[in-house]
Amino acid sequence: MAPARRNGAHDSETRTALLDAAEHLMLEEGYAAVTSRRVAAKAGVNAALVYYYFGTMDELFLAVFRRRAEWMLDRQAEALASEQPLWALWDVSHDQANTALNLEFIALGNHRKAIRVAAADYSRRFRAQQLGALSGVLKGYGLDPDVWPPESVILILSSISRFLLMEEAYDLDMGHEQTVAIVERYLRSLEGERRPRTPSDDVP
Amino acid sequence: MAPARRNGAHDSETRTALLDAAEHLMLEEGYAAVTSRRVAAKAGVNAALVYYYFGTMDELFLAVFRRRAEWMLDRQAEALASEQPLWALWDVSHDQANTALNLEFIALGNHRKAIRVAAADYSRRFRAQQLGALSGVLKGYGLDPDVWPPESVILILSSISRFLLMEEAYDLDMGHEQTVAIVERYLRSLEGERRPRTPSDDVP
DNA sequence: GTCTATAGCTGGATAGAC
DNA sequence: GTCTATCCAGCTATAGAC
Repeated sequence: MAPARRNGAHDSETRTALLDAAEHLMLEEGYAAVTSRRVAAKAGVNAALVYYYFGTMDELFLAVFRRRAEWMLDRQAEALASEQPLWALWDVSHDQANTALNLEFIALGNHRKAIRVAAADYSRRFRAQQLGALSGVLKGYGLDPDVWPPESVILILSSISRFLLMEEAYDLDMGHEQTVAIVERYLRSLEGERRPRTPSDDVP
Repeated sequence: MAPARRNGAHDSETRTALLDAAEHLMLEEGYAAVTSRRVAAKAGVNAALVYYYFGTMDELFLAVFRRRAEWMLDRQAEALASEQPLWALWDVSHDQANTALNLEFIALGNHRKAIRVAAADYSRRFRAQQLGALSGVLKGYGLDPDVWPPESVILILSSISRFLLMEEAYDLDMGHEQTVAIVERYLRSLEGERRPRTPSDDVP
């Protein structure tokens, strides 16, 4: 009996190899380089297997996105549960690969509706998780929510972090050192000196 | 005598129509939709003309980028020369179309070296222009450069602005209102109440 | 599950008529 | 300058052998 499309055990080795290959290609050469042939070649298998496992290229992109998104949510949850959640959030959001992939997906979402919907949904969950963990904490630090709403503190931290990373990808660093110093001075004023934390594993 | 490639008067109507078509396509459907055939169809001319005017698709992308970049530099220079340069910078950087195009070019630059180089170069000029116009102004406002270096003020304003716009494209607005309020409170504290300014024209 | 083969399409780029 | 015609490469997706 022929297996329905989009089958092949969710944890098959080949399936994982295809996802890894697609993610690497996307990061190194942009989403336009992610074709069934190139993904398959990089994974060391036949191109027809892409369609056996994912049905369409759209579904492949979605699977790559979801896997990475779930991993980032887990990693962020772990960070937010630490003793210094603000420092941990700042550290975890300062990840070049994730930021670059995120940009690719945003650009990809510009003309693939399924991706755009998934990215919007995930951004909401991501932000909600931060807010849920931090709004109490920030109040505990003595921040007046009418002057510094937790939503804004989180948003400003995130935007600075992402902007710095985007510029670094272009070897642009004007004002970076000083800005990092300002952010970290602020974090110290709320959460004290940064203490070492066990970094979580990277994706294989 | 056959004209050398990459010719055709720099201000030819057809050339401009091709640039406009390419820019619109890029904005509406992403860079992958920018093919010689589709650009030409949108401009109402034959696809071979793309190669007559630009030689390669790479050169077309570069021409679109440069035209938009020069326009943005001019527009920013005008804003920075106003009586309230910080307010003007904040307003001018809050332009959805430019931000979306910028993201497309960043993603495109991920796998087209010529674009990456041009984008990096342009970012530097853009930032240098801001810094040149504002470092004196900020000192005049009484900001201590050791606590708030102009580079950082500019960088933080820019990153917040861009992040908000990226999220708005996804109908995400958690904390936006509050963050805009914080920024504008800050701008008011330095530059007083925002006064109306003549907005510059949009590109045709 | 994995492969070969192939249909059907779209793309970049060029030659050459007008 | 603008067009038609064309080459060739690479793409998605499917059928069917093993």
